[in-house]
Amino acid sequence: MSLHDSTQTRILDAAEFLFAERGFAETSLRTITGRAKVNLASVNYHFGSKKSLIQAVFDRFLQDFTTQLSIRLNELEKEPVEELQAETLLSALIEPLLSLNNTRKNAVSIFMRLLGRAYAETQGHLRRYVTERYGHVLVRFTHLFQKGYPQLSNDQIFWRLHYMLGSLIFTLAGSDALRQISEADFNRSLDVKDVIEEMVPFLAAGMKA
Amino acid sequence: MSLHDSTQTRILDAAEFLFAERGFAETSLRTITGRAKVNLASVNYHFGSKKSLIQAVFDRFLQDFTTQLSIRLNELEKEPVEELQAETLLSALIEPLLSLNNTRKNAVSIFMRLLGRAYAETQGHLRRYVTERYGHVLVRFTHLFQKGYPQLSNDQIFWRLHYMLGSLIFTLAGSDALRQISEADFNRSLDVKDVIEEMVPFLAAGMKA
DNA sequence: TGTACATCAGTGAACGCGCGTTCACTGATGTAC
DNA sequence: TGTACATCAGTGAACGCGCGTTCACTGATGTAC
Repeated sequence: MSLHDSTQTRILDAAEFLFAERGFAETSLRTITGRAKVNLASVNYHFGSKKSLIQAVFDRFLQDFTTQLSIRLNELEKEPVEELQAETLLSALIEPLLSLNNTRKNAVSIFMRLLGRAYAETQGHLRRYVTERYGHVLVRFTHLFQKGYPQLSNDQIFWRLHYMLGSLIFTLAGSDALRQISEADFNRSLDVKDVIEEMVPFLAAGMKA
Repeated sequence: MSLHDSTQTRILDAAEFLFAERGFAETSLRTITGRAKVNLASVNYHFGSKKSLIQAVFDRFLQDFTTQLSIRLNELEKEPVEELQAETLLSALIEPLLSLNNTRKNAVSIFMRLLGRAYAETQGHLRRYVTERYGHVLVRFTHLFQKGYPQLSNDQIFWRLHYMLGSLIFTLAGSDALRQISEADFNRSLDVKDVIEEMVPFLAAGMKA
């Protein structure tokens, strides 16, 4: 959010931080433009409406993430069945996620909090937008699981992927608070990467169950 | 929400439904009192403020739930270690949850959606309120897990219980939509009880991993 | 049993406030001839 | 190269609207003596 960035970027940076921190309805355009140090009217000038700004915030994350994920999926789709272990497939999801932190500070944590809010969102407009626009990547991911675990039925895989998604989003969305508790109670400091890696055995065991 | 119910009950019934459906900020007192067929000012008369109404909605659920859960925990705390299997402990959590449906229609689904929203909530005021007021029951639950699985470290159990909570809340909060997809794609109709029971092997395997 | 007063449940209308959005406008840069 | 016009980024002030809350009030029920 440097003053050298363009107005659009400054708005997006301020918006994603505040939306993650407080929620969509609870964040006013005045708060966003105040933090971004731009004029109030410039949000509507550049993005058209608050709703479109929210979608633009998601698009920026999802474009980075799905691009990385697609590369991984391309590789995995060439692999023989015996390489498609749950742990391997989870890595293909987790590494693109962690790579978000290379572009912006705390991006992973902000992104997961936004996803958590998106799923809780009013009437699910945002959820529908996200699944329509980026759902095809998740379908490819599902197919790899079906290939790797043919003994599981398709609807078992469907449900288990959602259990997994729930664990990931819920844990990472609240991980700032949980990490603080963990540090206080168990004297163990963790970053986002540690938290995610800690989850892999739990998730992989569940998928295989 | 019968017209014979008291004004307070009518407000609570309308509020919990609308909060679950749309969220807290997105539900106005005018919408709630309209649905409940009571006067706008009666919310502030009976509950003091919108914020207190939200807490009252949670209290009604949590009192029912923690009462049932406490009874289960009392029994389990007398059991020998070898009875404390993950599946047994999960049942002690799930059965009190399902029993909510005996008092009000769709109570489980509404409650889980509310919990999902509470965790995404602004600055976590509500989360703090819930953990302060009902946290002791969850601490007892944690201790039983530590007793049953001494090979796991305390912080592993802490984190895994949160993964599990994430799966449960996330899946059940969105289960209406997921059930519809499941029915359309796999021709299999499920109710809340089925969805929860389907999760047990996944969660138990993860906890033991 | 009758009267005076207090408490309680509920009401209708209004309050001020913060919100997203709009609008007329400015000044800088780009393009055509 | 110079001039006229178009496009673009950004601005300051105002708009109407819906919101949570408040307030003075009513009528029914409960309590004291």
